[in-house]
Formats: sequence, C-alpha cells, structure tokens
Amino acid sequence: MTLYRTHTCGELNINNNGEDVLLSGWINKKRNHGNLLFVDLRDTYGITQCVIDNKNNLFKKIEKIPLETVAQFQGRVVTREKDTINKELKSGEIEIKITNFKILGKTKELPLPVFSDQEYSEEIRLKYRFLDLRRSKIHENINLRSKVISFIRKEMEGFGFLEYQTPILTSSSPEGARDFLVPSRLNPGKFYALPQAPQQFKQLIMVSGFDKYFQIAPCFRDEDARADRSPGEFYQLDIEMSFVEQKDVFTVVEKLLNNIFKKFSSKKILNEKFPQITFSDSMLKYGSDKPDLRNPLEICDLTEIFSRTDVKFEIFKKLVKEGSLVRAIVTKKTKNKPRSFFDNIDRWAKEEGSNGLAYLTFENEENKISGKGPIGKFFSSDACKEIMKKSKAENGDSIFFSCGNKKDVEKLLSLARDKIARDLDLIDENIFAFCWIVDYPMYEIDEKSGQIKFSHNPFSMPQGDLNKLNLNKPLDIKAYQYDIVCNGVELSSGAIRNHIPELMYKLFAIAGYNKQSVDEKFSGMINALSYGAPPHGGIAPGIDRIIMLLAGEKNIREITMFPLNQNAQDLMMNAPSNVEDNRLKELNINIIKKK
RNA sequence: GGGGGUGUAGCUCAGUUGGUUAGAGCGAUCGCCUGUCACGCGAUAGGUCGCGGGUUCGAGUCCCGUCACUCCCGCCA
Repeated sequence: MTLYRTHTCGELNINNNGEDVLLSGWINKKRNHGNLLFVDLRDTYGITQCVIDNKNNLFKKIEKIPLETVAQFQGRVVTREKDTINKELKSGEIEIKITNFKILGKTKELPLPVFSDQEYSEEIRLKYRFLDLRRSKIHENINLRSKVISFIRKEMEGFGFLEYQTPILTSSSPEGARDFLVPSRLNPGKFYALPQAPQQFKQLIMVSGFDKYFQIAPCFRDEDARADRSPGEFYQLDIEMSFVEQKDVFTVVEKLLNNIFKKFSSKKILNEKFPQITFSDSMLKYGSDKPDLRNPLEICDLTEIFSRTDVKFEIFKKLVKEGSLVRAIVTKKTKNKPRSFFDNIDRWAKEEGSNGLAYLTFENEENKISGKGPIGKFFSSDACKEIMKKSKAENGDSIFFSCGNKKDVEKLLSLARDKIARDLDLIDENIFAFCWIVDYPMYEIDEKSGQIKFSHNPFSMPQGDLNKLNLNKPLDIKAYQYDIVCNGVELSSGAIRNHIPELMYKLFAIAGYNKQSVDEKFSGMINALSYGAPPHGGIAPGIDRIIMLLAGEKNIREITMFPLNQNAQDLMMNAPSNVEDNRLKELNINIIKKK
C-alpha cells in the first residue's frame, strides 16, 4: 500500500472480490460503448480491466483520457460474468468498478502506438525508446535479461567465485579492436582507453592471489556493428580461475550454461556434456569455427578425386592441379527434388560471389551407380562409388561441390551448409546445440602483410612440453585457447594463460614484438607475472548473446534497453554530440574539420 | 571503406505501363452505441511522396546525386 496503489495491475484475482482497491498505471486501451466504458490499466506486472457506466458523472471525463496517460483508479473488485471472463489476462476473472480517478501523468499525442503488434522502424523506436520499452515483447526481454544476470551472479557465487570490479578508464592496448579513447585533462596530450575487456586486470587479480574471479563486465570496442553486435559496448561474464587447466574451466562453464539455459528456456539442450571439436576439424567439417550443430550437414574433402583419370570434369581438374581444393556437402534422399531446388542453390552461391556449386545425384540404374545432373556424365561409376565412400553418400543422395582456395571454399560451404539446411528444413529450432572449439593455433599468417601474428589471445599458453616447444615452426603451435559455440553463435572465448614471462617474450618475438615493446605495451601484466604468478585461465561468455538465444531474438537491440543504432548514435540522448570549445581547450584538443 | 534493401499521413503500409483531386488500417478530433477485451458504426482533420537536380506536355513512379535507417562484407586478439 502506497499513496498511489494498494495493488499492482497484475495481482488482483477472484480472491479479492469485493475489496476496495487503488491502482495506478498506464491507460493501455479503452473500449467505449457509449454508456459503458472499459479501460485497461497496465503496469509492468499486468493488465487489469476497469469499468464505468454513464450513470457515473466521472464517465465523461474518463472517456476523454488519451492512451498512455498515467492514471490512478479507485474502485471495487467485482467478479465477471462467466461469458465475459478473459482467459488471456491473469486478472481476467475480475474487473474494477471505478469510483474515482486521478491523472498522474499526461501524454502528448504518441509518435508510436504502444499497444500494437506492429513493427516499427528502428529510428522511431530508438528515438522514443521509453515508449518502445513499454511494449510487451521487449519489456519481457529486458526483464529476462535482468533475471538471467541475477541468476548468473547467484550461480557464480555458489561455485565459489567473487565479483571484483575493474577500472573503466585504463590504457590503450595495441592488440585487437580499436579502442575508445578518453582524453586526460590532467595529462595533456595523453589518453585513457575504455577496456575492450578486463583481460589484463583479471589476470592481475589472479596474480594478486584472489582465486576465483567473475564480473558482469562492460567491454568497449570501437568497431562496426552487426545485428548481433552492438557498436561500442557490450557485456561479458568475465571469469578467471587460478590453479586450473582447461578441463577445470570447462567443468564450471558447462554447469553454468546448462543451469541457465534449463532455467530460462524450455528448449532442449542437445548435449549437456558439450562436444569438443578441434579448430581444424571444425574448419574442415563445417567451414567455420562457429558451427551450428543443429545442422546435420557436414563438409568433406574430395580434392583427390579430381586427379583420377576417370573423372573428366576438366574445370575442377585444372584448378586442382593449380593447387585448389574441392570440398562437398551431401544432402540425403534428394533424388526427387525438382531441378529448381538445385539451381536455386547454385544461383545463391553465385550471388555470394563464388563460381557456384556444381552438383550431381547418385542413382542406381541396372545395378550400376551413376551421377545424374549437369555434371554427372563427367564421373565414371567407379569414381562415383569412391566419392560416395569418402562422403558417406548413399544411392539417392546428392552432392554439391565447391572448388577454390581453402579460405574461399570453407567460407562458401559454411554458408551453403546453412542455406541448404534451411531449404530442406533440417534445423530443429527447439534445441540448443553447444560445443567447445579447442586447439586453436597460436599464430596465423596475416593475409595483407604476410607476417606471423597471434591468431587469438597473445596471452594464451601454448600446448605441449614447454621445454620442447619448436619455435621455428610457429604455425604448428597450438594454444590452450577455446571457444563455446551454441547454434552457430560464438558465445565466448577463453584460454589458459601464459604465466611465464620468459616464454611470453619468446612468443611475442615470433609475432614481431621485441622485449622492450612487450615491456612497454603490457607493462602492468608482464611485470606482475615476474613476481610469482599462479597458473591460471578463464573465459568470457557474452551476456548479450546468451540473452538473445534465450529470448529467441536475432537482433541485439531487442534485448538491450538503450542501444546505439548501427552508426553508434543514441537517437534519444543525442550521443555523440559536439562539445563546447572551452572544454576542448581544457583537454588540449583541436577538431580537424573535414572539407 | 564496399555491396544490398528501405524511405509515401503521427504509426504500419498500398499506389498498375509515367496520366484527373495520392489511398487503406491504426491513432487523433467529433458524433452514435450497456459487456467489450484488436469492441462496433458514422464523420472530420491530417501529405515538401527523405532531400536536390534532370528527362518529359506531365514524375510518388524513369535517370543522376545526396541524406537517413537497416542487413551483409571488411573489421571485431
């Protein structure tokens, strides 16, 4: 009971029959019958129908109240007649007979209707986010987010982790994404950076002797947006543990994610013990390091087939001779699919910028296997049998080939796996398919410069006997680096860290950083590691993406209360904005005007 | 930085081959209606067809440019 209400709009039911109550909320909807007026009053807890007839002299005033006005209604709870019960509402068995009312907050004419299932442009939704957030779907999503985060905190504390906060103003790091920079007034010409992740801090927390760290950590990266990637800021469940190896991290995170997804979704978890797939296997079988394991299609390598003399498909044979490879996807029992099914996929592949996908179907005619389709005639029966053996295809199955360099083939077939599976409706939307991707290479070749660079986190521990590590073959070195993927979404990335400074210097040297530059750029951490650092490791699941999966949303703005738009602007608050010249002067900053 | 999509009433959209006065639903305003819950019925107001230029007797429609939003590629250790 407050000045404004005795109950919320979601809690009254048949047990309150006869009570005098006071409700406050927004006018969700009015239904005016001239002599009888229904008003749906809404708050975050629900909707309660209030009713008044024209014998009451308040009728004339209440019928004029615009939708989304904040109002207070006083009245008596009455049960509804049987045939007027609304089963859609928690309060649907009762209604409030209005005896008095008060306007608490007026509204101007609405730029977007709140009570509607219509879709609205992002522009209007973001500009009037406070109205958009009143709408039920996104309102629920935001509350889901709150509950999930609260649950995560309880779980982590249950696992013995403590939440420690780390700085928001820190130093710029040379690796990785662009930093957001913050000029320092007290240190003219120098800049702070917002943390891309609390990576170094969480390791420093371990060196400081705190054993199990977690944080719902804001992360800032000045990179371009995607539907599932906010520009600017996002949140990670940042985790770090001392005295652990990879499997110890896996145990904690599998338990946590199983608990979260079971509690907040009715969808089935395909494997509660997450399968572990090596990076190289994943790239071969799925063409990607974030495979959607709901999709049963797999990719296989058939390059060798195209060196056979009884294969006459000259375009591919020529490319293979020049170093291209051929990989393929088999679709089961697609013998009777119409020509358009195959041609659509080929056309789609061309639209993706490739040379298309060659295809054929295996058929058995007079006890002889042969390839049907435009390129079927180029393959002998024996060659077909060999392809079927290698690709595990059977009579009546079809196969789509892609030929090109490794990267292009992987990329196209990764997309094709998804495209074909959707065309054939092979993906069960009611499951969560988690997996670990493990054994990432420590280094890769930078395509532009041709130089060796860290493929992921430079602070990861290389695998194998550290005394026998062959630093001359850096591309062969694997790291204790791992990702979690769920339904094709990269959920998190983590590693066992390198806590040995001498080894760190050697590994950085391979990527072109001498000791001096490592000392300079990672001074905080490299110094700390020299004073008794425990073996440690961790991971950082993305909070936003977890919520997206739970809410079944494809766009991160649907689960973010006040998101930036794709151009990293806040249309409601007008950020970023110009600042006054004297503020810039104070910061020793000049704006260079573009022509 | 590059490519695709969209832009018409407050909101969501339709608008034919370039042809009369640009329409609908919701919302707003006014009127009618006693059991609705997407209430119903009638009327009224509401338009720089994103913006600029061009082609044409004539442009919402075609062309060029530009802006905004969005999706993708690059980017995101």
